[in-house]
Amino acid sequence: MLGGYGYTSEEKKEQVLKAAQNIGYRPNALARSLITGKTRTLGVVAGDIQNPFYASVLRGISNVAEANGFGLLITNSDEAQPREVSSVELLAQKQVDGLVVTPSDTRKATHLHNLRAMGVPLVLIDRSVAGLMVDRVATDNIAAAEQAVRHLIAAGHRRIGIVAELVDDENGGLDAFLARAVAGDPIESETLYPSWQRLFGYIRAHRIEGLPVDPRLTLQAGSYSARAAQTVVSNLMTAPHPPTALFTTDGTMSEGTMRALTEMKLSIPQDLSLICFDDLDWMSFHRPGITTIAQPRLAMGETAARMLLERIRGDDYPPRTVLMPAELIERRSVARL
Amino acid sequence: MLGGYGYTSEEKKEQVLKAAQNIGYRPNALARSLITGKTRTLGVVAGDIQNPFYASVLRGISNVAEANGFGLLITNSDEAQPREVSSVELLAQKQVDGLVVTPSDTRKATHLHNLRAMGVPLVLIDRSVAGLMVDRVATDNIAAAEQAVRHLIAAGHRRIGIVAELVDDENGGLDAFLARAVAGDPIESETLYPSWQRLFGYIRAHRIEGLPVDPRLTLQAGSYSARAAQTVVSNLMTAPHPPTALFTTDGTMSEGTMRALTEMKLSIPQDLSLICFDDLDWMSFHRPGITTIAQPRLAMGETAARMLLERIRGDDYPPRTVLMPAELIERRSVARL
DNA sequence: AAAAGTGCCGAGAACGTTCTCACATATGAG
DNA sequence: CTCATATGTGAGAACGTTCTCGGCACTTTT
Repeated sequence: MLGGYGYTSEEKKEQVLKAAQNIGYRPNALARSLITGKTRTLGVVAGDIQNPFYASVLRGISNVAEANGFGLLITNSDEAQPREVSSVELLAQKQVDGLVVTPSDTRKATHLHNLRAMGVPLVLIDRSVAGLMVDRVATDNIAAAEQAVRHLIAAGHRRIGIVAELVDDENGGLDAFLARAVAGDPIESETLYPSWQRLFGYIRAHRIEGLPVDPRLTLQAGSYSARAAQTVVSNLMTAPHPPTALFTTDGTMSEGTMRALTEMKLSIPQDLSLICFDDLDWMSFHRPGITTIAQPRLAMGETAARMLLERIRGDDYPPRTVLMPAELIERRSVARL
Repeated sequence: MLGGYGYTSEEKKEQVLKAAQNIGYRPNALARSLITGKTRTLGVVAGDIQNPFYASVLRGISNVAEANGFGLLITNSDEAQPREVSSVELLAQKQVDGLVVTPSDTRKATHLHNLRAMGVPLVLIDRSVAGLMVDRVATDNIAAAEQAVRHLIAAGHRRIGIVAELVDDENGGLDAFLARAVAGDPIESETLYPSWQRLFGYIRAHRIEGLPVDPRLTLQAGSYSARAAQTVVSNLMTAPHPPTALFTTDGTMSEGTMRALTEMKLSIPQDLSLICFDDLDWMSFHRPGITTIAQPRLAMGETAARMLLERIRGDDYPPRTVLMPAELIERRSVARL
């Protein structure tokens, strides 16, 4: 009765409700879910809640989840697949109604295929998985990177460094990838990791503008850490023929790059121009302001959650891919040459 | 049988387990929880996941939760009690084994008292609630603020501004609080909001060092937003007799303050010295480095979670308060006068 | 060889809901 | 006043586990 099923007169309803209130009655969502098969809970496996990117995305997801009365079960994968697998398993056992995942491996992901096979709604954020036809939302990384680099080229820069994570090398390694991309060979860009996509955009900008790409300027941090970025940038800037501009491909790389630059006392944009990826709060009040590509992180989370809720509601579109546009925010970190 | 209760020979066990694997069997945690009464899930109501402070705390909680096989149900309150109440209600209905909450009101919190009455383990982070005897972990705000301000005084500063949120005025308003604190009247400092505690530390530093506190230098942002901080700082710095140093009481205030200072093109530490509260990543690579009080955010989350797990396990200590020390990280934002 | 003990298995209750269905009661029409 | 219909009520099954307990087969003891 308390569930609202069955009919009763309004007054009685209120009476009972009040009595329930007084006695401190609280419906047991477990029992309810057990029978209905719905938990009104979304599962999220993020890379690292602490990272501003994920923090914002999560906030976006949380916004629409809470607005719809859904709870949020959150885990971290630290970009490691074993952890991701056990996270997914945990969430699945807890019978979440749907999952949003940032897959740590874009090639093999049997656990995600299994989910699909079991009919668990799933949406991917930031990355995709080859052969996994599910909804996903991501930034249009290639276009965004291309825009950033062309902006630098338009400002007169010819030697532009890129500092990217580029952690896996299923593309046959950086050199092979560069060779193929520069040659204009077709590349399956959809399933590339974001940092590779951004590198691809960098290369495409060069191709379009008729500029050669110097492999010495493509910095592979090799791990997703500010420290790694810091050392590769230091090395590059002390080597002969340093670039006149740098493009960093995500927040962590930007942070490491800034560390290196401050340590070397290089002035922006006098000694070096800079465009970053992802608009972190310090970029606006740093002196000078840092020009950057702003991803709509909150909106990404919100649309992901909305898409997931639609699937849970039972909507049966073919898998959708939402590529969100990123915005170039001009501040004062790029010098005209 | 599959649960491991009942005894069977090892070989049979393996057979069945393998069969279960093949058929894609996944235990239903709901049904299990319904009967055991334990969900192995922790509920967290944070202010805002997107805020670096909460993001780190959450990561800490998540670390120990995951290590113990617990899931994490996370909600945002946006520091508004109505939302906090419904969050707690949601989590309670989902039968979380325990809750960690950053209460948005330090006076009245019947929903939290109710939880206690129902025997739901609870630990408070960052703030306490008057009369609610539960475990809690917080930064030693008063000592930390005192240390920061005395550091400025030791460097020769005499006119030190403080920019704090100070959003509620259950203390009778800022002026009344200042009067009482300056006079050395006893103040129930435990249940003050963090920003009031930090203001209290600021005042205590002045008292100890025999300095008067000028009410014009105690900036009340009045809302928890960078913009509010920015405007009060702008006003202060354009008014006659500006301070020679500023102490900001949290990350958001620091951000707003930095915005104001950059906009006014004030140089740190030449035009103004600065000590912030909470070590945000940009503070280390900003030029010059920003001296700050670093809260052990991750560790706070971890200890909170550990305390909660102990309670869930059934440990029955009297309520504990863990006051974590904050560390003054010296960089280059304070000038010797 | 019978009694006592040990180990294993399966049956069935319980957790707190939702939901169906049969039944009791009230309402209206003929 | 009786019958048909509408309205409300209450019992009981189901969800997928955990856990207890009675019984049965098998081993050990006397």
